[in-house]
Amino acid sequence: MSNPSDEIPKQYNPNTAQEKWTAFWDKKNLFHSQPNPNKKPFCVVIPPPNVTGALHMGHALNNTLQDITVRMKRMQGFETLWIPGVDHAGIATQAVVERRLFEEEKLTRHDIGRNALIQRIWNWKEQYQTRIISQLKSMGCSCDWNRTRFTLDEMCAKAVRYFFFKLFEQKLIYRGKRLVNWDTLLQTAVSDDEVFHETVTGNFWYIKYPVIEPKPNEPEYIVVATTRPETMLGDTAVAVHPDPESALNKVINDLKKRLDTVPEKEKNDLQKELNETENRLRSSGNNIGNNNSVLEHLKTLARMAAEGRHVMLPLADKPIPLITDVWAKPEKGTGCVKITPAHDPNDYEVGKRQELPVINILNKNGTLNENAGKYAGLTVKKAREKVVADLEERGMLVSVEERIIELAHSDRSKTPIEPFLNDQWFVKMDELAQNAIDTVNNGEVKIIPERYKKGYIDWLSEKRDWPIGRQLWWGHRIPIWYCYGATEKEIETAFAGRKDISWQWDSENNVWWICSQTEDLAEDAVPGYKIVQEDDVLDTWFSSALWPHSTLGWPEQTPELNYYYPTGVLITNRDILTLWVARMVLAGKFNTGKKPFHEVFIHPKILDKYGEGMSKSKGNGIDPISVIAKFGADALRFALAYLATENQDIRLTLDFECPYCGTLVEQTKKNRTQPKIICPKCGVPFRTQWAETESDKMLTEGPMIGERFEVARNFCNKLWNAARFVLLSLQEPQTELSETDKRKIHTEVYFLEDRWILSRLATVTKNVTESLENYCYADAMRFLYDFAWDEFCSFYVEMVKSRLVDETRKTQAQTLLIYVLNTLLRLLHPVVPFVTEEIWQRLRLFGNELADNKLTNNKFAENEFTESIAVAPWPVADESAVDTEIENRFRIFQELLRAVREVRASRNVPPKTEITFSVRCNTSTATLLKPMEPYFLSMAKAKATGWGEAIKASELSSTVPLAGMDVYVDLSDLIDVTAEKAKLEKEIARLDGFIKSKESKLSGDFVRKAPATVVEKERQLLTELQEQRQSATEALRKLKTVVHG
RNA sequence: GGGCGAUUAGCUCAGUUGGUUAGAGCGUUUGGUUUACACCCAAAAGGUCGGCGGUUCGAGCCCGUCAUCGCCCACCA
Repeated sequence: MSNPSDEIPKQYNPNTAQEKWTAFWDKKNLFHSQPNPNKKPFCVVIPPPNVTGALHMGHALNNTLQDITVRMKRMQGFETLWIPGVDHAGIATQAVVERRLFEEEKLTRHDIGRNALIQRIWNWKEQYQTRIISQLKSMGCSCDWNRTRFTLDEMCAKAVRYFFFKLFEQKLIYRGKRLVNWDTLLQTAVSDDEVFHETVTGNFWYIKYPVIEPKPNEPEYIVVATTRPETMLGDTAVAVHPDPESALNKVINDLKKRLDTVPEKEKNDLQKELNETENRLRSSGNNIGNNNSVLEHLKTLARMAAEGRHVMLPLADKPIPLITDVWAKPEKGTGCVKITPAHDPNDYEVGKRQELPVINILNKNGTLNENAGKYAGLTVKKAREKVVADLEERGMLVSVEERIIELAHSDRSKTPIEPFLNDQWFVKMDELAQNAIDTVNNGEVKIIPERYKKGYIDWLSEKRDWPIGRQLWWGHRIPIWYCYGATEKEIETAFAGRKDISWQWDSENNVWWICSQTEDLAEDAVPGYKIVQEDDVLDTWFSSALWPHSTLGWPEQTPELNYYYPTGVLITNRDILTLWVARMVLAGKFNTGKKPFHEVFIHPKILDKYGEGMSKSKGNGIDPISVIAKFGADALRFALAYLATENQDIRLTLDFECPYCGTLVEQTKKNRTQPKIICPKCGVPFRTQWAETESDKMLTEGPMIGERFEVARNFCNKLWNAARFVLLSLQEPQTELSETDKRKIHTEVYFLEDRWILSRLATVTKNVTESLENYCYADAMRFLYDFAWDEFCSFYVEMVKSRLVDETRKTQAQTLLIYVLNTLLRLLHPVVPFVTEEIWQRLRLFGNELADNKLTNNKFAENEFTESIAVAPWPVADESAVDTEIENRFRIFQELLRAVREVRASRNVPPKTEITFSVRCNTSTATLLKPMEPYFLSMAKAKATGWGEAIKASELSSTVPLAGMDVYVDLSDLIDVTAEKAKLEKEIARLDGFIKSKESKLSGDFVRKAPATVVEKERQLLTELQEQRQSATEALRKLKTVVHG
């Protein structure tokens, strides 16, 4: 056998391990799964990342957690399938590609046309899908890569068509004119969920609308206020509340009521609001144009409206009706409101109620159209300026106020949203939503943590119809064909016997909608008519809603669908709980009749050092690859899992490291998007993940460094070295044991440390399994970290060292080392797959040999070393090994060891100097500790000279009083009496405080009311404390004798 | 306006059903190349658990309230 000590480097090298084992797993096809009737299925579908760009740390967390669960389930014997894939992310991807097209070539999509643009998006998609998949592989994700899906591929497209067709047939799809959020840059509607609000400073313009032919005592004009004056060109009415008096009184009463219950600090504002509202009953207002009270004024207007009077719309110079509608709030603004049905959602509702004309003044590109008269062709911004100027010139502008407004922006293009009237396809949500609500309410789908349930239910409860059309080119085209002019008979004849064709009459537009389930219809599909397909594509979520079943082959009843569906758990982050998760539940139920998954686990969000979420647009998203490059994939995974606690978002501080001189370059808001950074110390530029140009790409990349990853990297290295130790110790020439010895080992009472480590291992196995099964990843990591480092390495391995040089005790030590390490590796494998595989493969050789040759009867020698740790059985806790008594005893040993070490450290005893100590304790403790003497020698270079009740301190010793025992460390000439005294006095003071609090506790109601066991525990503690105090006092007295005697 | 979460050591965070005078890592200080590991070992210092009040024999934990921060949803002529 070769000597492998040279072959095992002192530092774990993640790069070679990653490369080697990724290829190995791939070659062995370990992550490929297919239905297996002999095993239980466990399936996870990846939340498909958008192909808009590369993955960042948020994805790294998401996929790490998935992989941990998936790998554990696989080891637990489930037939485990993790389906990877990416999302076409319609609007987002098209936006990115269009933006780039414009930036680089100054071209718009209309310049290059539909086909060319789509071709470019496909190229983009190919590039990023490749990048994303390679990122996932680098992270060690154990997906079944043969089953990689794309939301726009044939399999998904088929599912989309079937879903749409099914909805259409059941009359759950309709088309109607709706006010949509219009993105003027991308020229598409976006859903409410794709809109964010940003605070901007705007203005509030007060505008006069002259009353036509005012009668005596009637105002000559009405003042309305608006933040968007240009929309007045589309005004079709001015509204006032039908009964301003009672409306106003109601508001006042409500305010008064609230004033009584509201917290003190809010009272001021509320009182102010109340005063202002009450003023409307009395004094004359500022902007209403006469001296009546606001209320009188509004009452007059309401009466005028009832008479059917009109006002003149300035600039457009046309009369519009004065109407009454409850939407006009008498307590707000001037009490009158202009109605622009085509450009304001509320006004649109008013318009429908009052049957007002709807005048659209906008073009799709955000300029004004011919309805805006002379303002046609101007952008909204320009038009606004001109409208205001013209109003002022004509004396129609009363006043302007500055005002902070929350302006809606498109999440995709970051430009302001214009409410825009457009034809739109919708899905009726009523029943679908209710079904999805019930599924969660009745516990069929469990949301973890539970607090997220509320958001899910609330959102669905609104049952707002789902606008599914997008005026884009990238996506699933809506499978509807329009047919004008044909009779139903003609259509029926054209599609006779076709179950995959369905049609409906659109009475609003006098057109037939023909929906086709599978094939695209030809222009002449209805003889004598030319049919045209709808241009719009479907909302991205329409296809991702099907993800769990479409990826398994639905609508076909594939073996996969029957076997793996419903999937096990969906692991995702909270922002898409409604957009995606809710829709998956409703679509899954609708299509398959079954829920898509049993559980949903929502994990925390990754924030940057400023506490901001990572996003592509902010540029603070960090590529996990740049962390892997520096610390390795295992470190990345371990760190992320360690931070994945239940309710705290994860703040990650990451900085650049100069690849040349190692200088830390702090990441700032400024430099975080730069393609290259010049090292402030050595002056050499290095590239970042944002490098685009060829020259930047030529530079060496500066890795991202962060404390959490360093800790995790160190942990991996610690594990590596523990394994290195075990491997090297297995190299020691081994003596054949006699049959007697083998039997002896088998039946021998294990050493205390053996029984201790086995007890701890059993507990840790149980804890880790439970934690992971409940998605408490951080807990599991803590259990593993603490056990591996503090218990296995710092104690067990250290203690075993002295046994390894003793032929008669060696084999058992080796056996247990390999057993514990084997188990630990398997527990760690889901989170750090590479380093555990690397060790596993090295250990395998010896493990099997040890089992074969030495200890075939010993259960701890029965380590199974499968061909890969990825398919090794998940450890099962040996409950019989849990021994609290042993653990308590071991704790005494640890305490004692620490006491001796502390004395050494505080007295600056040179490391090579051997010291002696003795311990006063009862007989059973003495019996327990006596065999541990070698460990004190090896671990604290301290020789025990005596144990038992009769032990007394020597004059020149340092006394450490512990619970139930006193440690006397002999110091002779090293003793510093003054320091020793000070130490004891401090200890006595501490004990005094402690004792005092216990005494007062035990003299109060505590004894009477607290449970007996708790009281007993406190009593015992008090006794111990008093004993310790006694010992300390005694030691102090003795010291004084030394000095004075 | 509605909802959710957070506030614990210099920093980043744990802390189970309420039960010893609250833990870890990093950083700091001291001492160390003890044949796995300096990405290491041994040890130390460091906290009135955001403030106030309450419930309780007992509160970091439960209740109320105030303060600060973050996130989500909704709305504002």
